[in-house]
Amino acid sequence: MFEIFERYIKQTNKISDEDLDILKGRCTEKKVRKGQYLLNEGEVWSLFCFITSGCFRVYRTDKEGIDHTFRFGIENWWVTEMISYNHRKPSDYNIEALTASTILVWTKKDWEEILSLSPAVKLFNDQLHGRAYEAAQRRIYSLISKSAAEKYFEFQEMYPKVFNKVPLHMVASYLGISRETLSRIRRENPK
Amino acid sequence: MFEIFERYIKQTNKISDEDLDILKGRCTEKKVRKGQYLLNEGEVWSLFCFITSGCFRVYRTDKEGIDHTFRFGIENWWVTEMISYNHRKPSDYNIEALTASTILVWTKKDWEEILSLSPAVKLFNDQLHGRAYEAAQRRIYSLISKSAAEKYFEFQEMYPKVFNKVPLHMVASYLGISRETLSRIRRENPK
DNA sequence: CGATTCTTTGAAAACAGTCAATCTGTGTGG
DNA sequence: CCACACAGATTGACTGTTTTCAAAGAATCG
Repeated sequence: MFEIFERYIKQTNKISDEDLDILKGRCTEKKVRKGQYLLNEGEVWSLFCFITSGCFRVYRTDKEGIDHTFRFGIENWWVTEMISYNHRKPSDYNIEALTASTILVWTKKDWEEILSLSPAVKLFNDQLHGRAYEAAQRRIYSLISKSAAEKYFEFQEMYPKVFNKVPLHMVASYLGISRETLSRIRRENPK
Repeated sequence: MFEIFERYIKQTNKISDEDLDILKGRCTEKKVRKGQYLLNEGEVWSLFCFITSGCFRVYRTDKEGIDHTFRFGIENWWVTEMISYNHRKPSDYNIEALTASTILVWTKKDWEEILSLSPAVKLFNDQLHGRAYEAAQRRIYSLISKSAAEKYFEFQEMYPKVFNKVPLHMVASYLGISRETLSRIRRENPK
């Protein structure tokens, strides 16, 4: 499975064979069954996980018991919860495998060690976080400026692979609308 | 004005006198009048700006001509637009001074040089971006899970200083609700 | 003071959420 | 293979929230 990661990282960054060895030497491969949780609310998240296959969702449950999807993850994405990771405090979020999946896992300790050993990986890591912030910025703009229907079509277009993998009621919760509203948007815009 | 920045950065990070000299030597102080723009839509943003006094807003105008406030900035905050900054491409955003303000300005070139010269500043910079991402994560959660009234009270409590400085219709546009709705929330919850 | 910006208000319309029920497809166990 | 359970998706009727539009009050600034 490491080859998938190798191909992924080489798409955007120059990484030496030594650096790849460092990365490979400290990660473990993990198979996750459908419905299994990588993180449960209340636990501290201290991993760096790269998805080589499958699908995850990061969500939070409010006081009324309603789920709100913070993000999805599919192959060639990372799945993390950075608030808990950064502050070593119990997370408000859950991370659930929506399908059987395989991931590469680095512990926080190992990952930080790698960052201190390899400037190239450190650069990659910085760019990764930069892109994550940019995605958050774009999503915030959509959430404050667009209607339910506009958000739906944007999501479908921006993340077609995710869209085709996850149940619609989770898309609704990602967009901040009810599943019924999403269903009606679909009815009024067939195909 | 540099003393304000010095006090700010020393609150959270150990910074040597040499590093402070590097920072000081490459920044310029700038006074901005009320209503003046640091960035206009279509321009490339290539600065790193620390606010020593005053108040800014970063917003975007949609096709219907409606403003959407991406964020505010007051003293001891940074004001940036990272998508344009990272990719050196024309920004979709505007940055406007809501009051007369003073800022410390580093060019992107200088800032990157500083980061390469000083590991301590690099660490500070990484932490800064980490906190920005965390704030974005929290905001996304509010936007997808909370009602207009809940978002309003949360904003008031979380950013009281900002709340007391900016017009209500900009708060509304930050929260993704209309100014009339915000006005009614206030009427129904006096004091 | 006059102009401008900001805030509030009322009435109507549009939009989205809730509740309860039904429909659909999938997979499991007998 | 069928019956059943279950999760997901849809529907209708209703309710509630939010927006829109138009207008009028406040507040602020030169």
